[in-house]
This record gives sequence, structure tokens and C-alpha cells, in this order.
Amino acid sequence: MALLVGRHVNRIDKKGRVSVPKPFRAALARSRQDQDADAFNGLYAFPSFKYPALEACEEAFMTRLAQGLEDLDVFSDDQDDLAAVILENARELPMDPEGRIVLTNDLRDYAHIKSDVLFVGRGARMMLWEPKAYDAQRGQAFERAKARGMTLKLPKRPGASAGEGGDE
Amino acid sequence: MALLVGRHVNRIDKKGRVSVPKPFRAALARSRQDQDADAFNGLYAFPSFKYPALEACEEAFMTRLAQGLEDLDVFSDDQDDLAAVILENARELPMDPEGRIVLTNDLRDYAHIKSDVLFVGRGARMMLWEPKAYDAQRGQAFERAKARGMTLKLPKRPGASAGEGGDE
DNA sequence: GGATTATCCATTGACGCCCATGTCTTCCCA
DNA sequence: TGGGAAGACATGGGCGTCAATGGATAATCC
Repeated sequence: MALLVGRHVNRIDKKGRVSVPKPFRAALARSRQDQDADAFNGLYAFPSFKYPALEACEEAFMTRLAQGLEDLDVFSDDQDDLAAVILENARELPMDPEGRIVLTNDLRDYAHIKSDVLFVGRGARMMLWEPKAYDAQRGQAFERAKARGMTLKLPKRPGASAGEGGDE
Repeated sequence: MALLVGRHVNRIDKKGRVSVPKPFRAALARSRQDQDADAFNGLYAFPSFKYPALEACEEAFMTRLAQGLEDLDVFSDDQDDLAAVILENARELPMDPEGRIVLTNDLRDYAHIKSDVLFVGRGARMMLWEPKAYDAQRGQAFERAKARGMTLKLPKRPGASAGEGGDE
């Protein structure tokens, strides 16, 4: 699985191209080694239904979404609907030799992206934001987490033996 | 898992670099042997919610966080939100051949770090402090611990509403 | 054939790598 | 037991390389 972390801002040129940040490309490339050598080399992008932003991921992740449609044990009906909507609205964005993608107009419009794109690492996937729109949203999320005094409690993974607890 | 212990102060040079204490580097290197040979060589750092300080860890730790988000549960709960906020605010800090990292401006500002960095071992991860801020915080923690001395000795029972921050 | 898309090449600015210096501790031997 | 040498680690700076960006040319689709 790719490990996408942090934020990066890149500019869209007049041909509509924007570089995927190198750390993300590297993480995706590493992840792609474990998969089909002939997997699609690019990103899958679709509108986020929670935010005025885009979600993007590698092929493996989309595959899991598609499988969700076949496996109702894993997904609730609501989630099943969601997966369908996502797949319908998703776009394949091929990457050029320099690691750039071109956002389609519908995607750009949805996220109100004009000249700059903010890439936000979300672990297995990433989000693409109009920078100012993100600022408005993100500050809140950060303050919420802080206010709730949320502590770092790692998800328990079956089989994981790293006995690392929360803080203090 | 890395075992980080003790405190070390190092100076930031005018290029923004600061040496990760040798004992920490050694512990991380040992831990890294057990993982992917091509794992990211550096630290992941993100703001602490509880203190004006930074948390830093190795890739394995961040991967566990990301895996909490990886499942396709779109209706995220508090833990997922937290993981997301952490991942968004985290930064990859690559290590140069001399074992130095460069703190980004946002990270430095958050912890009010200027010229010196205090590295504090925290077991699996470490904290990065402005030295004076740590002293102030530590004094308070000591007083708090002293005041609570008795109750802290009580074993924590599941279901017991230990009005103590911690989990929630 | 015109427009749109993909590959190739050039520029530039940042940062990663290499080497030099400084400082502190430890070890060795008189 | 003290002085000096030597190693280890932190620190400082110069330079080459790479990533982001811009543009030109070649391929593809309608």
C-alpha cells in the first residue's frame, strides 16, 4: 500500500498539466512494484462527496472499490450506492513521463481549482484541493481534534505485534 | 520497533538543518533492518495535539496510522478523523548522509522552534521541543503528577469513568 | 485537416551530497 | 594521574543534481 503523507502545492500550466509531487510519485511507484507490472500508470480521480475537493488514488484502491460492488458482506447498501457513484464519476488520469497529470474540466470545476492544486496525503489515497478552500476547512479539523483532546491511539491490526499504546 | 530514550539538544544551522541524535539514528537504523529495505529513509513529523511540540516517528508507525484509514469506511469516526488530520499535517523529513533533517517552516512555527531543538525519546517515537517550552511544560507536568499522585496509582478499570483526559 | 493529446527537450531554483572543520569525550601511556 | 592523541559526532559551506515548470515537436483522434 502506498503511504501518502503531507501537503504539496503545484501549479497548473496553460496546457492544464500539473506535476504530481515527487514524494507521492515515489510512494505510488513503490506500491506499484507489489502489483501488476502492467497496472495503469496514472491516477484515478473522483469528486469527494464530503468536501469541495477531489480524491485520487492508484489502481489497486479503485479495484477494491469495484469489488465492494460485488461483495455486499463488506459494504452496506449505502456504501454500495456510494461506490457506484464514485466509479461513475471517476476519471483515469494518465501520467506523462515527467510525472504530470491533466485534470478534466468537470473535476476542476467541482473543486473550484484554477491555477494551483494542493495535494493532500491521506495514507492510501490523496485529496486535491483549491488551496484557499482547504485552508478554510482544515483549520477547523485540526482545532476540533485538539479541542477534543484526542489522543494517538493506533488502530489495532490483527496479527500486529507492535505493542505501542497511546500517549502517556 | 525502535526504542528511543533520553534527551538531546542540537542546533539548527542557517540552512535549517539539525542533526538527529546519534542514539536515535542508531535505534531507527536497527528497526529499519526488520522492514523493507527500500523503506523511506528519514522521519515523519507532525504537530502534537496536546503540546506545542512535534511528534516524529519512522515509516512503520505512519503505515499503521494509514491502515486505519485504508479500509473503505467512508463514514469515518473520530479515530479516522484523527488519523486523517495527522497524515495531512505530517511531513516527510529525509535524512542526509550526516543524519540531519530539515524542519519545514510550519512545523518549526508550531513548536516555536528557533535555533535549538530538544529531542525527547518516547519509546516508539520521539518529540521535538523548543528547549525552554519543554522546561516549562515539564515543570507543570511534575506538579500535576505530584498533585495526582494517589489517583494515578489506581489501576484502570474498563468502564470506569476515570475523568482523566486520555481516551474518549 | 484541424484540434487535442502525448513525448521530448530546455531552464532554473532548490536541496541533497560531499568534504572540511570544530568540539567533546575517551583512551592510552608516560 | 595528568597530558596528549585519536576517534566520534555535531556543524558549516560549496557544488552538482534533480524536480518543477515551460515550451516545442510528434502522434492520434474525430
